[in-house]
Amino acid sequence: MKIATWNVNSIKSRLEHAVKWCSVAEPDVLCLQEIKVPDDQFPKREFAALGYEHQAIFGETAYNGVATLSRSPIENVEMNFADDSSDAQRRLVSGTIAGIHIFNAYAPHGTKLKSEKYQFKLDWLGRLRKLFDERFSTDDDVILCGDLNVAPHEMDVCKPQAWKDKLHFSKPERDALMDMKRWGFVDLFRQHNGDAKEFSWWSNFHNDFEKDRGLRIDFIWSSPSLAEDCSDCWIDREPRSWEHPSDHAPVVAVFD
DNA sequence: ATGGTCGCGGTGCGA
Repeated sequence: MKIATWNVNSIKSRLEHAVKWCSVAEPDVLCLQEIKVPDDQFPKREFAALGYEHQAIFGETAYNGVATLSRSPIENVEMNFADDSSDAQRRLVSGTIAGIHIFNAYAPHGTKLKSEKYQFKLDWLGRLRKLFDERFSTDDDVILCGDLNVAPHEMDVCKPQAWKDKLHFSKPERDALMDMKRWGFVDLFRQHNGDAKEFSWWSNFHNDFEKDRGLRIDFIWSSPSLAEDCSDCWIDREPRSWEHPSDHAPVVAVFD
């Protein structure tokens, strides 16, 4: 099984890129974030035509939104947290594909350190950790992927000194992210790429991609036994170089 | 320290 995660920054603006990329990369499961459309405006037919007949779409107008697209059936689909209200920002969709519990997450951005939205981000990451504690054992086959909006380590940041205490790399954010990882997740990119300094996001400002000034904030994490079956994981920078790209690149993992 | 670019929707807000 090949799984990919990609923050597309509006599926309407990125449909051409998504179709082009999927046709070549051919993931079996595609987890999208920031689709920025309500469910009825998601391009369902276009993805079905590519073989993704099973779709768990959880979108809203203009902001946020996630979608998991799959070649094989998605069972037990759930949206957001159980205690979220129906008008909560749509950031999480999960489901079981081939017996694997796959969580597709778009963590809050946080806007500004110590703001209300920053605290919301920290709380959201804490709630996600709690969900795994309550619902799963590390013997289960679990994947958490998506845009978690935090770079965990110095090697995940272009200029760690410059990013110190900045949004996406502040200590409380990193603590929240690492606390979630300590549930038992394996960072599959790290499993296969050592200390490689590769990024998954580059700001639209000042040609950051051309200068490779980015962060690694998009991940595919899995439970330990599943990680043993993962033969490779990489970041595909190519679509980030296309015209009018998303600010994020897709991350891909392959399981035997 | 500042300011820079997108996407959405039709104005500023969010990232």
